[in-house]
Amino acid sequence: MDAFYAAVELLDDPSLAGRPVIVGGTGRRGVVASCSYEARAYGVRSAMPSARARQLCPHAVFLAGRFGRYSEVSRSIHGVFEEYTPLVEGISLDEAFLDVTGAERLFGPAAEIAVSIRSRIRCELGLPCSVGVAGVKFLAKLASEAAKPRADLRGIVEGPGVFVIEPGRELEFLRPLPIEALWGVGPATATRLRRLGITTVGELMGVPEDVLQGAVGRAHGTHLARLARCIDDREVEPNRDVKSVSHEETYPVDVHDPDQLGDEIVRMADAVATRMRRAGLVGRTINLKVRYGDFVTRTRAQTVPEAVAEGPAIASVALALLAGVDVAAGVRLLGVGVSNLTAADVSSPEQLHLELGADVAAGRNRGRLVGWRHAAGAVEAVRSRYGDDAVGPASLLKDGSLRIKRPGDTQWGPTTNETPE
DNA sequence: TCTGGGGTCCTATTCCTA
DNA sequence: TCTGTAGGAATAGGACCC
Repeated sequence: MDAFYAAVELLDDPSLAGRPVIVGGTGRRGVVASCSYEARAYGVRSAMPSARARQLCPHAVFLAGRFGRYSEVSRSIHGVFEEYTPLVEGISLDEAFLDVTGAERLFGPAAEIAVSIRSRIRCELGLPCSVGVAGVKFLAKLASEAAKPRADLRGIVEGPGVFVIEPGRELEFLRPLPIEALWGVGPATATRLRRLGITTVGELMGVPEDVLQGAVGRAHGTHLARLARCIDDREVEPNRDVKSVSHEETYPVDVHDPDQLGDEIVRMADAVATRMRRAGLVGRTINLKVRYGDFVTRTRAQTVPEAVAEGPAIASVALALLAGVDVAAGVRLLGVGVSNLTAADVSSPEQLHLELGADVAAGRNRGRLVGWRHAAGAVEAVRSRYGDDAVGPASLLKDGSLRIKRPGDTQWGPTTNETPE
């Protein structure tokens, strides 16, 4: 999708048409999530600090973003995709790979399917999109980039909308591209490659694999050597397993109070647990992430004997991990996550019991403590009927209302410049 | 310029155990 | 029983993606 979040805002408010629109965190520490091509013409880009975007384009319309709405539109888009093929691999809300090899008999060649999908999304959903067609995944991604409009300080240039890389012409397409165009080449890898005198994919093609491995690591080197030669045998995977679930938040002002951080852990653990239960997942490794004011980031993890998906159990481990981290310098960002996931065993709901603190870590006292899974189920039932704010950990009760964290609440950084309390 | 949130994957190191 | 070692799991950090 082209400038997806901004395009959805424009769809819901046509008065924004033709104006620079910037969606993202509106506070001092926020970043740009998406912006219209009118804003890009001023040099605004996604992931840019909002403050910088404001300097570049002060007259832009700044919007905080509505994650739920974008998810809803995303589902409609996927609905269109799935009318062509069941082999749809979503990369994000606004991007997906489609394997249409089996659909060509019904709908015509891939290039025609691309035109058809683009036109249907435009007509039925009112949103602009660009489609890349190629024989392998990473090339299709690059083709879609080539299909998009471009905007820089000279103005906006429309893209072709659909860009096809014909079989046999792959290397010709790849050769002039900068190395940063390849998936997996970010600033760090690009710097290392440039030290070897490599700036384009064409130059990368001529470098032996072992030299690349020496420069960027074994797996990464092999991967890049293959991509440069257009070797990519990754399949389109429609149902990829989720590997981790996490919540993290940057505060408008660094937090120094350990008690406040403790409350935040409980709140995030509750949010993670809720999402895990709704996804039917349990996990064994609890992860804590702390970022200080100077951007130095510490992570701590602990693997417990039995998989959990209950807020109090996740919180107790995360609190123990937090106790081992020095927070005196002030915390800019705090995060709680669970990995090492497996599907919850619905056939034996009795297997899990709440085990607090050291007991969780050591796997002690199984069965002695209250069955929190039952409590979690009750919480879920109340929330589905009365909303997420209807029930939650007592420690999150402030001024008569609960501060429950929902996905997308602070998706792109704080929306204020004030402290959370 | 001053850097979000939710992820995945890779690498190096450490620790435990056979 | 002690010691050295190899391998695996856990842990920490970093790079990258949208």
